[in-house]
Amino acid sequence: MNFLNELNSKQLEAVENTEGPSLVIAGAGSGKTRVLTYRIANLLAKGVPPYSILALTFTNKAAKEMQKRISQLVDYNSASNLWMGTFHSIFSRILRFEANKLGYSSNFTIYDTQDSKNLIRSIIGDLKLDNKVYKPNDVLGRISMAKNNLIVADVYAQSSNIINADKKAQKPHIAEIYKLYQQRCKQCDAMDFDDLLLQTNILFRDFPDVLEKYRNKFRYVLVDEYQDTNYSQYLIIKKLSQYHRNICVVGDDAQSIYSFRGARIENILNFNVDYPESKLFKLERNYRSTTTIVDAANSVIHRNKEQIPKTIFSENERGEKIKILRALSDKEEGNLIAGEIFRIANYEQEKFSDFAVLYRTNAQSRILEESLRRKNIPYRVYGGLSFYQRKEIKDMMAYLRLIVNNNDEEALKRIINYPQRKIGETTIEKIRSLALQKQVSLWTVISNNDLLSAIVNRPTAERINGFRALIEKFSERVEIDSAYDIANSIALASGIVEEVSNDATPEGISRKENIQELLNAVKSFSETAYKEGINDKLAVFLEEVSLLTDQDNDKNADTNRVTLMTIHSAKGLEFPNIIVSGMEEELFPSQQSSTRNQALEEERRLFYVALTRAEKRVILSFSTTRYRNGQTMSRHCSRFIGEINPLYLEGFLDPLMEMPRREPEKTFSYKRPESRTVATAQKVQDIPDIPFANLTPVDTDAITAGTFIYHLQFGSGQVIAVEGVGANKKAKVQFKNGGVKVLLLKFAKLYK
DNA sequence: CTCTTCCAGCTTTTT
DNA sequence: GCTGGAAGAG
Repeated sequence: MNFLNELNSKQLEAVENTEGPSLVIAGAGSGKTRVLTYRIANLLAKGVPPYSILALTFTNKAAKEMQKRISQLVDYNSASNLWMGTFHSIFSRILRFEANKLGYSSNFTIYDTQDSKNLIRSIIGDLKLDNKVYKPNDVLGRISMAKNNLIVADVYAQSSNIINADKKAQKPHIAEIYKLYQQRCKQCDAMDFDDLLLQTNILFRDFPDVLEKYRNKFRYVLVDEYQDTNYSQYLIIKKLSQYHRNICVVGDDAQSIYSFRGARIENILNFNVDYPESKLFKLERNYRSTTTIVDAANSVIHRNKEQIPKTIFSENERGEKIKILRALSDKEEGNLIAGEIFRIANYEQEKFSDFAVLYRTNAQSRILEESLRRKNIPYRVYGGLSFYQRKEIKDMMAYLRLIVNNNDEEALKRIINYPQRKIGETTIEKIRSLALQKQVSLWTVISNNDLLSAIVNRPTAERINGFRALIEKFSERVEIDSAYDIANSIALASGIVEEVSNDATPEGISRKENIQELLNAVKSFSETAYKEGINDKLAVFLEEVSLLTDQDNDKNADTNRVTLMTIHSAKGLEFPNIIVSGMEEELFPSQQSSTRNQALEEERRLFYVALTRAEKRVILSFSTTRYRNGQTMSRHCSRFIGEINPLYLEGFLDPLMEMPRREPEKTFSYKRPESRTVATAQKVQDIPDIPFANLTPVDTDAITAGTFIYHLQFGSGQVIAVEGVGANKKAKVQFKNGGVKVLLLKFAKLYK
């Protein structure tokens, strides 16, 4: 295994310990992907068959990258037979295989967020609820949260906590909406993104033999970005590895920035509770950034209380200090940034592609784009409206979806009258209400002439029949013809191509090009599939595309352009020069998070992610005024700038920056965690940090005054008093973060 | 049934 | 400042 030479000792350990549970804490830039790829290559080299290795990532991009790197280390065949992909793609593959057990067909549709919202909107209408009170977005959020925590509709309705919370929010009917939503999804033979994980859990719960099969199949399980897993994902992994216990998770708690999507940082903090025999590997050497950047980032992240103790260090050169740009308006901020990029690019001979401008919200990109354009600096913007979210693409996709799955209600509603067939709102409502009453799908209604003639007049029925016949004709061919044949013919037969061709405006031309591009994508899919001897049918194409995001097929990726993106989407990437714009209070940290400590810590981790994307140079910018939601507002510099040890900032801080006031002990003091002293009494600062790796659940009987404990939410603390007995036993705890809490031991999960 | 205008919303978002 | 749904007019 000569490739093992290319690893440092810590990485090597993590790569070689292939048996049993391993937790790899990989700091920013510490070679996380390297460890994962070499570990897999090592398994393959030891003779583990590729199909028994399951490697889960969060993005297609990460999966592709790993696949590429592994195939450079081992033979192509081994690399391509690995089960490697995103949670969603791997488990939708398994679900398609087992779909009939759960009452779905193997051609089930995957609803995107828009589909889900539309369906929820129509259910809110059916229930005669006010959609100003029940905002589809919020309702979907509640349902999604429930699903990610494996709370199905019935359980939701029975959980008094949840129901009370909904009542308190003046939305007592969410449980009902959830139930109907789930029924309707099933009737449409559709799963939303969260279902892909929830239904996998249900599959494994209700069909032990199926679980057994996959347990035996996947002898080695690897998970990337483990700090971003939600409960649903956590449980799938746990079930799969319960017996062989060859599970390796890799992550960094300091980069957990997706809690708003249900990610649970506890999953990584608790790994050794589920796997007490697990080995811990900490990768603390950063290879990416200068020492200045790493130390500056440390000085920020060490302010967080919730974290696994570690100190990332760099042995690279010291590098430049962090520069701060102060502007008087958002426009000027853009100009200053463009000017800096221009200056550095010329003066230091850097390429434009060596720069990324990051921001907290997508809305900030516009002004930056204008400034870059004015200076003729080429750029590309990540995020925003993706290719597959464009109207014309969604229309075409709706045709393809309906052809594969006639019961797909959202697809049908979208295109039954596009291009116009004189089948309007009223008619669709009639069909919908009959379908609802008969508990069948819309398609069932429109393909039954008796039902149809009862609700609409003769000419309307004719028009609907025309549409039905069109779709049917193609549905009959899905198992025979290739995806491309069908897509190409329906584009013409549906009238979509004609429709967009009639529009000579630039937008119309662009729409036509987009449709052409989609057809090209189908073509290339069909051709590749044909060449590799795998299924080239439309259903497979849809499966692939529904789990794709824009970043996955970025055509400008290797051109010389400045990158503009949110900090969230920058995670996992690196650039020589990073510019973080909009370093202002109420923007970053965002307004909503500035009061809640947990949310603030997440924002701080986000800032940490931003800083650690940089290899050589970091520039932070802010403006004292900003145009926002229609008006110019006065702004303050972000507290995060003040949290960087000024040692690493260029020049002296301008007093005009008006730093927000902070409590004196927090100001600019940065100590490595090891240097914190452990001593005698119950002074807050004397409570030791309990290394998370050694945590074990504490026996409630063993708790007495003076016991040092660890609480997942509040951190380290010391019991100062105990009261009550048995189930009522309570402990008064002084936490290191300064708070005192009385905890009912029956419920509080304490560790020591 | 269709077209236009009006109005509310608005953090991040790997799938 | 932009988008997408709702509502009103023809």
